[in-house]
Amino acid sequence: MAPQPLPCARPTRADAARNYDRLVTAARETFAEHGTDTSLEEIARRAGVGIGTLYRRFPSRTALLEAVYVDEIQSVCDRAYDFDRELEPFDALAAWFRSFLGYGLSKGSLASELTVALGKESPFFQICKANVQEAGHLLLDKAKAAGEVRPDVELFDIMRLVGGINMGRDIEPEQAHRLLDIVLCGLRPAAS
Amino acid sequence: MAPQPLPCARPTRADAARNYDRLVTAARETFAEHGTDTSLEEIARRAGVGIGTLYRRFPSRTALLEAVYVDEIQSVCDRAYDFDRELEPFDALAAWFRSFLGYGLSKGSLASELTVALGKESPFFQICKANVQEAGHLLLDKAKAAGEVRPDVELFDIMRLVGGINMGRDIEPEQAHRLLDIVLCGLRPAAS
DNA sequence: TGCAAAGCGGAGGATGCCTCCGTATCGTAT
DNA sequence: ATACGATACGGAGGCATCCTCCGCTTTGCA
Repeated sequence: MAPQPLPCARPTRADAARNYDRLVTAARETFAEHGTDTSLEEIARRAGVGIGTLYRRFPSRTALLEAVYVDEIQSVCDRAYDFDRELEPFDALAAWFRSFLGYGLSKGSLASELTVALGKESPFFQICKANVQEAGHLLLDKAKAAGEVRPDVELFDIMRLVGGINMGRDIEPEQAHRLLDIVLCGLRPAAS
Repeated sequence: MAPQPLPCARPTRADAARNYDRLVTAARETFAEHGTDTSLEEIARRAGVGIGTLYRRFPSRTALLEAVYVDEIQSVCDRAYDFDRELEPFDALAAWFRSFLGYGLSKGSLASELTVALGKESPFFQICKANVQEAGHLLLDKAKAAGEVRPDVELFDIMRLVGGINMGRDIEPEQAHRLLDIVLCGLRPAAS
């Protein structure tokens, strides 16, 4: 089942489109290097456009984050379908969350911001949420059906826990994986 | 074993002490109402002192947070000893984390900031960390000794997970407790 | 080629961070 | 009670960032 395409406000006029791309690229690089609280003026400077251009295209910092996230989110979703094909139910679920966590570890605070954003109201994030939800549910439901996950666990419960793992910045990857392990163990049905 | 007293820079001169108290009170209220990223000028205004006074006493936002946290942290630690007396090992541990979580839910983002701060280097937070660690280890070690918690789990693993639960702001208490449940289940030894 | 629509970019107002220093207050020694 | 040194007060102002607004430029269609 193909997820909906994410909406993308990329403008049609040549100069506008060029600047849009430059801004998104600059933002992606700058966010990765210096965290998501970098000055927007810095990003505009790096993209070689005026601050006005940035603000016209992206009315808020969040709007810019959205544009940066879109590819990443898609690739996270795609991996879910790969894992579903290649692994047993619980392992597929575990692998997906591991990759989600790994993505977060390598991208600084992007993933945790994403997790926060998944709770937001914006139309963009509604669609993201739907896509992630669809991919995640595929794995989670199979794992539940196989009796390997407690039936009362919600997908976004797990997403939130995993997102919270590297929320506080600069966690050791080793500790992060130990934390994920705890969460994964917590998903299993009561042993009794 | 009594934890170390937390250092407190409350000044001795009458006017200074009065302003110190006003500032801490105003900061506690404002942080609880509007989150910890409130303008410091707003806090000074609310306390009825000049911005200069605030900065002389608290050279950084963190220093102000420290002063606000000190009581809260102490009371979190104290509760651990109560639970230890009154409950069975695992229940005591669970109750402590539940109260920690509840404290976070009622205090907005204070608790999650605290969790982040526990990783910080400042002398203040080193002592906080030591106190929390002492209280937490008491409960965790007993639970491990009773065979009710996996031996490879670290205290700060759990602290971080619990802290991460309401990191993203505005979580429903019901969901928060479901998440804590998952974490608690994850602590139990493998069923095999 | 001409022209309207769309886009550009930076000046500038608003707000927040933090420093500095002239003035006011406190506590003590006489 | 008084006087004086130490301490504290508080806001003006320098700097950075956010975001808006509007006169000028570019684009793409007819």
